[in-house]
Amino acid sequence: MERIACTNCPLRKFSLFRESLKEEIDFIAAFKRGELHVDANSTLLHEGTSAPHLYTVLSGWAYRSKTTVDGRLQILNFVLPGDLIGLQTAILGEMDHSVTALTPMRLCVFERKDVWEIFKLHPSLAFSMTWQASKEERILDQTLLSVGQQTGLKKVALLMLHLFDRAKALGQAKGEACALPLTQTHIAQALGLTNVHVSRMLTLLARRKLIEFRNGTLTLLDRAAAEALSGYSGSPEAERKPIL
Amino acid sequence: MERIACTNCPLRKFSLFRESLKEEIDFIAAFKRGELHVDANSTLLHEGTSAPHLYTVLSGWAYRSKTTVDGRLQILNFVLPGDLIGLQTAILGEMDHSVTALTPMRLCVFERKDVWEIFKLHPSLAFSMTWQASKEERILDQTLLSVGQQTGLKKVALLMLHLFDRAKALGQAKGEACALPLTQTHIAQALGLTNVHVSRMLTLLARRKLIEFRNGTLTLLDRAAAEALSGYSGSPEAERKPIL
DNA sequence: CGGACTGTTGATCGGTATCAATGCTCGTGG
DNA sequence: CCACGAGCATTGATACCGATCAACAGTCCG
Repeated sequence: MERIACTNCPLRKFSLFRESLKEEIDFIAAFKRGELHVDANSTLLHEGTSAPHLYTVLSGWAYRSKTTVDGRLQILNFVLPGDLIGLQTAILGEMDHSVTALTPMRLCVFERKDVWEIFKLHPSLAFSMTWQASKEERILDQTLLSVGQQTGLKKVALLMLHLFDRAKALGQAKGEACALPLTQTHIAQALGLTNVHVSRMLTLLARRKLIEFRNGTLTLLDRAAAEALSGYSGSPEAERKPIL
Repeated sequence: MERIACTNCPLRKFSLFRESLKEEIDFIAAFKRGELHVDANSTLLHEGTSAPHLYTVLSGWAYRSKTTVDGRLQILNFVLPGDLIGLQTAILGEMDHSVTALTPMRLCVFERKDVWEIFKLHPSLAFSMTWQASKEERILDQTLLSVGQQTGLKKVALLMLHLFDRAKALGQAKGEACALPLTQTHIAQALGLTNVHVSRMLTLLARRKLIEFRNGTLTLLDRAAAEALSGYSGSPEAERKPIL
């Protein structure tokens, strides 16, 4: 497959480098080291190692995860197109989580040591990176609230609504439905539940005609009711407003 | 109380601006808008509002929190001296969490609109800010792992070890003991448990001679055993290593 | 056809929540 | 100085959510 030129970056209309100036684009292009293609289920970055690269997701889904000493997996966050992977590592040194592909992915590759150059030479890009990091932290905050306080049914509903909105913001939804490349086990690992219980909660949500998730397709049957049940406050996927 | 000059910042020897050059210090001083003193239990920043300031904690403890629709409180993170408050807000616009003081606090006040200036004029400070944000995200990751996967006893032990290490890194520990300005209810709200259950777990930890927390004083009676029980992997409070 | 992975359903067990009562400390006002 | 109430911690009894264990069905793929 041929490499995509930054000038034609398919993400432009959605996210990170949204209203980039031509000058900025050239600058980014100069730092792009290549393109990485990985298969579904492969792990890009391993907990405990130190990677020399960071990536921007061009297409495909992934998740960040950590494992406990007794081997259980916690999914921290889902990674979608436009997201930046590896900033923590680039800045702090060592990975403390893994990143695993859920689907085949294409990623832009940058080098860790260039991060400093970016901060020095192109503050607006540095700002964009920090913006991304803040957005991710905000998602983590929401997740923690959900995992800490809610009952299983609410957690599942909340996650489904959240993922639907993220997919929709990327143009991946058709009406009230979208594709989620997840198994019920992934959902369980993200919420701190067992796959068994997730199964029960999903059938319950379907029986109540709120949310249906079958064969990799998520459908919001009654969004209003689902929001009411879960207490979801749809953060309408904040657009970047540079201070500038 | 008289205002502290940046040149004599008591935090220098610990954190954020660790090896700042004189030039940097002058730069920071130019941005310092004042000093804020707040009482214990007052809320600095309110969820849902938009604040024009960000703060660096000079002294005192606080916590970040969110509330569910049904009124339950989740503590996301504890805030200690050297931490930056309000970066998310400054960058994303609106607060989605509150910050509440646990003790009397002194804070350095900066203005939100100056953040962009910092990125433009002093990349190494911008980098420091992003470094802080990454560190915080890493703590959130750990918390999520703990809240999601562990049993109550482990969660409590984990949090106690974590807070002890953070306090120690700030020179607030004497031997194997340190002061924690928390109630058991705070611990419960941070871990997604009830105060009743936290009480039981703490007495259990004390009876097993692992960890004791009484009258605001935390003592590690048997650190090795506590680590083994909880699976704590002491991240030895990473020092900032600038890429530079 | 057979195995691997995923999802479903049932039975049982355990960890925490919930509800409730009591004790303790401390600050306040009579 | 004592009485009182507020906030915090402890302890017990009970209920329930979700984990665990287990069996089985559907799908995909070699």
